Amino acid sequence: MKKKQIKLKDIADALHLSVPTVSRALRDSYEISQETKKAVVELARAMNYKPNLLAVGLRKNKTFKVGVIIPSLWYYYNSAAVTGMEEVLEEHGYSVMICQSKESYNREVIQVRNLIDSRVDGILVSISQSTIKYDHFIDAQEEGIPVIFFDRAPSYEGASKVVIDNKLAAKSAIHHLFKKGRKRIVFIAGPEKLRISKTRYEGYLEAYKEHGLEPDENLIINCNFTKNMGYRATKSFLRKNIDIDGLFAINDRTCIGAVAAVQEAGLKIPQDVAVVGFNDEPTVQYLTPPLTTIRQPAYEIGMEAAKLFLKERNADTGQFTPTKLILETELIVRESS
Amino acid sequence: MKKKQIKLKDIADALHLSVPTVSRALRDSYEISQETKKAVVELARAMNYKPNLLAVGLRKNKTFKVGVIIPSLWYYYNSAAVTGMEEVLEEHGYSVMICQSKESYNREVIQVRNLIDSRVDGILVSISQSTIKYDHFIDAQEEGIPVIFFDRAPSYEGASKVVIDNKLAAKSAIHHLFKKGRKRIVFIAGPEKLRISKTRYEGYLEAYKEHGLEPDENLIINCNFTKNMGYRATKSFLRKNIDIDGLFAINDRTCIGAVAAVQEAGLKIPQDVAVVGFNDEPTVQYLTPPLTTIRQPAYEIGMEAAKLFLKERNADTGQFTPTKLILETELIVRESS
DNA sequence: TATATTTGCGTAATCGATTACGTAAATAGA
DNA sequence: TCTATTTACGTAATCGATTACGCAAATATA
Repeated sequence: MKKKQIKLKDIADALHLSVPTVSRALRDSYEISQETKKAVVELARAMNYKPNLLAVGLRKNKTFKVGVIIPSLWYYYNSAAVTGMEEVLEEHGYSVMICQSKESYNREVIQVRNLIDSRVDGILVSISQSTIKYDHFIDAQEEGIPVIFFDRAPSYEGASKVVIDNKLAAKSAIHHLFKKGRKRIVFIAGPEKLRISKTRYEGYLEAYKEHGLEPDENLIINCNFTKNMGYRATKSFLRKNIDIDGLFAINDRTCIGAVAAVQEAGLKIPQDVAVVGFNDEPTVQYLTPPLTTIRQPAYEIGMEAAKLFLKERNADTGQFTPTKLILETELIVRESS
Repeated sequence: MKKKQIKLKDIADALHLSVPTVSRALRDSYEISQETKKAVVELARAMNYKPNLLAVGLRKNKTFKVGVIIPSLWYYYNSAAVTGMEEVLEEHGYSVMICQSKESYNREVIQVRNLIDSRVDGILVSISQSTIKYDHFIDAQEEGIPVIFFDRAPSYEGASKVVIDNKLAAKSAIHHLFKKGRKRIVFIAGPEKLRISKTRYEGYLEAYKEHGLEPDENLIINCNFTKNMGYRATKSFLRKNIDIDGLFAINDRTCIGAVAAVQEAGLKIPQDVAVVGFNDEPTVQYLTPPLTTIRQPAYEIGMEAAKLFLKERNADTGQFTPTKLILETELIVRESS
């Protein structure tokens, strides 16, 4: 039943050659005669020889594997980014190891550690909500493994990043709502610690300033990244009977929950409350009403992050300067605003 | 800058011991004295020693990595299944390598090949739409790598599977619609070749038979697994002006597209057309109207598949009998029906 | 006291590939 | 014709760990 994996020795024995000769023949070394190469290559094909990647990796200290750490596969833009990376990396012979941090700093640390021990050639990360220390990434870099941040990047400046301009994106959403005549815009912010959350909040504030209005702190809701939290937080907010006419949520999931809460309260969207989400997840155009939202080029972010890795994989770790790429977002206007 | 990875030899040299002694001490072998063990373990901690997993894997012929192949991360139930697997496998020290076949047979073959070459300890697969040959899986099994199918399993009987009873699930949906007084139920089937598509169709037919009604072949729409295809296929179907009062779609995404088409045609849901989807994706409860659908225990499917792997990883390949697990689905009734 | 056994460790071989180095035979140059 | 250089391999070392085996010293048994 159990067929043995063919190894170089099997080919060598069959052709009365030595193992290194076979190895060199397969890699088309100049030291090997044409006839020998031909014989080896043909037999290797016939026997369906495939190199043991563990042995190759051990010897060459290169595995052609890249680790990707994302908060969760549930997030549409995370999956999209991963898919973009694969697109680029596969072409260069790399395969991708995906890890979910599930927004846990501890898991993230363990995963980075495991990727290092597995000797991946690079690590691409979108950090978890709870990540505040970056030692694990520095460890990886010190082992000579390039680290690239994408989407959620830390303040740490020692590594390249691919991000969007969160402040600008938030501003564009708020200005859009101003244009629709809204002035009292609820902002459903994400988890307070998260950087993108803060930055989008800054955008919110700046937009108010630019428009000559005073922002009202009572309009800010902090909650987690889930529909349910969005629903509950909005529900309890609405009970306070604060006057509102617009709503901007840090992401579409939270927004969906918020919309449900608003509608349950008898308010009409967009007539009473105009709503803008973030991410343009696939289903939001089919909601009632279809959601206005900010499209983030997740797939492209993934591709760019992968390209940065390809650039940095051979860089001399001594004097390399991290790159920071900022990709553009797009406001998709639909009927909710 | 580049700190060297600590290896056994570094510890051995520092303590004037041999490499095997250090190795044994770390694995708590009975052949090593207590004092030596203590010294080794402490120094290993202090130096932050981590074994090179490539070397360990090569020597032990065991990598503690499991390959998972899914059609796409976009599919909610695929991500859910993967998450369930990780839950189980992590506890046993395995990490997971995720590959997306993107519904391509060729990609699937390459990925299986790559997983074999990477010497994973097992492969868990949900096959692609276009997979009709199973030689690549048989190859893996012949190399001694257990293969477990989940969700989408082939007819091939030589491996264990974890699936749902697609026929029964479809029947329950149709009977539910009958109970609501519907008789002319459109079935939006998936790709014709796909097994789950056929099986759900059988369920559709059987339900009709059990209810004493004659199914109408004109009510069947074959199309791909995407919103857009669901939308377009339904749109062109509705142009034929065939009389309908119910709709059952092979999955929620297709269903969302179909619902959009139905609503655009001026038909009311559920009054004119009662609708049932499949999968209970997270957003469908927020559609207008919220979608009735069949919940598939994707997370549990993943967990069970992982458990089967754990059971089979040490089995004697000679006389092992494949297991077939069938998990229960649940009809979630909402306002669309 | 003499032999048997255990304890604790080292040496050598191994996993499957790659690379440094050596060398006989074939060819080239003087 | 004799030396210099290629050509085309083979041998040995290496990557970092694990395992088989051997062996001296310490302890136990007779």
